[in-house]
Amino acid sequence: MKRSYHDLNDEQQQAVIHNAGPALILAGAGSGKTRVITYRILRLIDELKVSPFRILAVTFTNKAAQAMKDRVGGLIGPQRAREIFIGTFHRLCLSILKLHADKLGYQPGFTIYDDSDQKALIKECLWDLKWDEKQVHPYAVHSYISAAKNELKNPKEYEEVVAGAFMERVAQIYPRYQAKLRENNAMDFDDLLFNGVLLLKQYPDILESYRKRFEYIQVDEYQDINMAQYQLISAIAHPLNNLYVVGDPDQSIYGWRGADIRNILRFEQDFPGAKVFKLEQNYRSTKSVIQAAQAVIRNNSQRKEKELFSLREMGETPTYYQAEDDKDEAEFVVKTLYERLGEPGRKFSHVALLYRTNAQSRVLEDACRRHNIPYVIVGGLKFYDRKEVKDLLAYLHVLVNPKDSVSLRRMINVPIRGIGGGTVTKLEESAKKQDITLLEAAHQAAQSGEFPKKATQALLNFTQIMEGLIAEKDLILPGEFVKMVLERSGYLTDLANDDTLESKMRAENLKELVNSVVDYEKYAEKPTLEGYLDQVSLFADADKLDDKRNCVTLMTMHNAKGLEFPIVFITGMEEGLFPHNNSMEEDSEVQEERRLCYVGMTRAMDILYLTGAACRYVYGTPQWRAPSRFLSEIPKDMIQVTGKAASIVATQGGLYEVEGAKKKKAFDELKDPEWDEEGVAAPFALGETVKHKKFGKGMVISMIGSGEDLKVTVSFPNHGKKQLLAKMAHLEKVE
DNA sequence: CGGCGTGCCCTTTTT
DNA sequence: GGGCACGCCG
Repeated sequence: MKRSYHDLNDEQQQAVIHNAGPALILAGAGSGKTRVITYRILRLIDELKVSPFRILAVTFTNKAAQAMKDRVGGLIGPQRAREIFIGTFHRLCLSILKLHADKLGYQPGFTIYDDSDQKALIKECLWDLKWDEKQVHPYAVHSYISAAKNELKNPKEYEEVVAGAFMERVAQIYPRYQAKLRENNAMDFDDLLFNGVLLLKQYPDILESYRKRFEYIQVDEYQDINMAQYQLISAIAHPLNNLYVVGDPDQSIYGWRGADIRNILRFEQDFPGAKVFKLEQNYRSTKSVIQAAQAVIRNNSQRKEKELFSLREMGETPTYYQAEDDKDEAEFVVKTLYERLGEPGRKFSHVALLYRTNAQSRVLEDACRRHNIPYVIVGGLKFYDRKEVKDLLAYLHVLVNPKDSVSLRRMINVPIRGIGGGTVTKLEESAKKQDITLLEAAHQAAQSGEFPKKATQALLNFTQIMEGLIAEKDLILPGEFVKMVLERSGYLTDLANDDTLESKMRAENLKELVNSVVDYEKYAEKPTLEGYLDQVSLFADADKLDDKRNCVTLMTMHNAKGLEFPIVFITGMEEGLFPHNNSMEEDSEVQEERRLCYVGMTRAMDILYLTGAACRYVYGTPQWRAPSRFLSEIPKDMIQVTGKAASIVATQGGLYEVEGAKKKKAFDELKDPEWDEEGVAAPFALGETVKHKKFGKGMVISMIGSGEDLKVTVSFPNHGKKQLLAKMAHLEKVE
């Protein structure tokens, strides 16, 4: 039977009926790209008689993968849908590596190290090298190593591209870090991709088997692909090149993670004969929203020409509100939100509060709590990052992979059982000397009694607990087993003894963790502890989003990609925050920020608010900043401007006034006694002209701090921008 | 060994 | 504002 795809528009149909060979679908925000991929898969199976087993669909998040599974399942039935490999890049690589880990010198039960594990290992390297971690930041080192891996450079190859002092240091750490990962039978996130590609390169027969298996490949969010991911996909796709990629260059926002927008821009060169389809009709948003978003993104030079349009009604013109400070901003958001919820049919779950940095969530969260608004935060401190959860997971990791010394060190004295830092150091030395695992060394020391009596007893106690658990591990279901770990480790008892609200919450979280294991058992084909840990390691916070709960959603704009909400607030529209200070030097970075702004704006279906504060507390000090340049890129008739604060909008060329905004002379009049008891008055207004003895007249651009520490950034016509300590600079006001 | 106070520096975004 | 490393004391 020939299916007619009558619920697709023309351009979507064209894209769906593409048969074989490479295809690039340039899909604008809200143009129905998930739908196109889903129908494409359906068509492959129904009409081209492709076996579901031969289809691969790769996404960036588990959530996107799950959504695709559900939709395909709805069309062809869950049974057949299960045969399709739909998953993230990391999941795909993991499944390859699990089968062939031994070929790269790993054991199948290898642990996947998360951020904090990775940092711990880097610190060990620094310790070995006797380098000060205050001078060589572990975080920075890791991001360099991560970048190297994403470009598929091993330590040797990395040495060849070293440029500068810091990279030289990284080049010394990188091989040590890799050696340690190996000792611990562990891989980090980037290794999953790196080793996946490595394996396929080194073993043509394995590559061949995947080429045979995956005849048709679909890739979602192709604009965010990095070098490793590109190599992986093109290796498997070759030589048939039945590669169907969907993406939007305007939504490429992961450059900092190695994503290379050029991959999508040069797709046609990479895969000659590629068909290109454009989806330009947006179904999601009103005309007003699309217009404003287009007005912003139009300012990017690095684009593939594409003009998004909406056939929906004009709708409400987006609003910009300039608040006095971050608390006022949060109050505005919450009050407005309440007003809008008074409209018929509105629910809390219709609303998203978006921001650039996770730190911004706190003020918004406080405001929600104050006004009894139910909310969920996506990102920030994740469930699996909580101390108690990580502690329990560390037990599980060690039990599955006894070589995992990072986890062992974490849990060996949790709860406190008298195995202190000194003892652990001695154990490490002994383990190193004999080339055995930490756990084995602990066992040995407990038996031999070479340590002080107290320590020996503690070690004996500990190793007995672990042995007992190891004996049970494969005999009972993971859920039962995790409960057993909680009891035998003494973790629950320890929490129960401490009768505080905090420990009660911790106990709750641990119960929740047990629930998640039981949950996993239910749908896993063959539930194992190892399988559970793999799943947790690849879990992203965005995955937990579900719309069943009627809550307002708080998250970063990065996390919001792919989602939609009737009402969207984008907060923190300020120079220095959005675009972020760290991304203002390079034009390409500003362009990525602008794309992020575009992503944020196009999440809105009906109503869009942009808000910013004239004064914001960062690290506990007040900062005065001008409104985001992105606001100034929206033509005046496309945005309604309101606010309490100084009505100044920044442009690349300087500052200009917003029409219609309420003007105020000085910031010290702006204090709202209700919320800003301890608020700090600003001695200058942004845009105000001041005089400096040496530099002459200039305009105030921004201010940081207060009192003695107040620093004022002034733009002087002849001397450029200067940051001056107000105490020293003796700036005079000029009328 | 472990608890607790002090001071520092920081996060921009995440699979 | 807050997490984390370090140092002091019981």
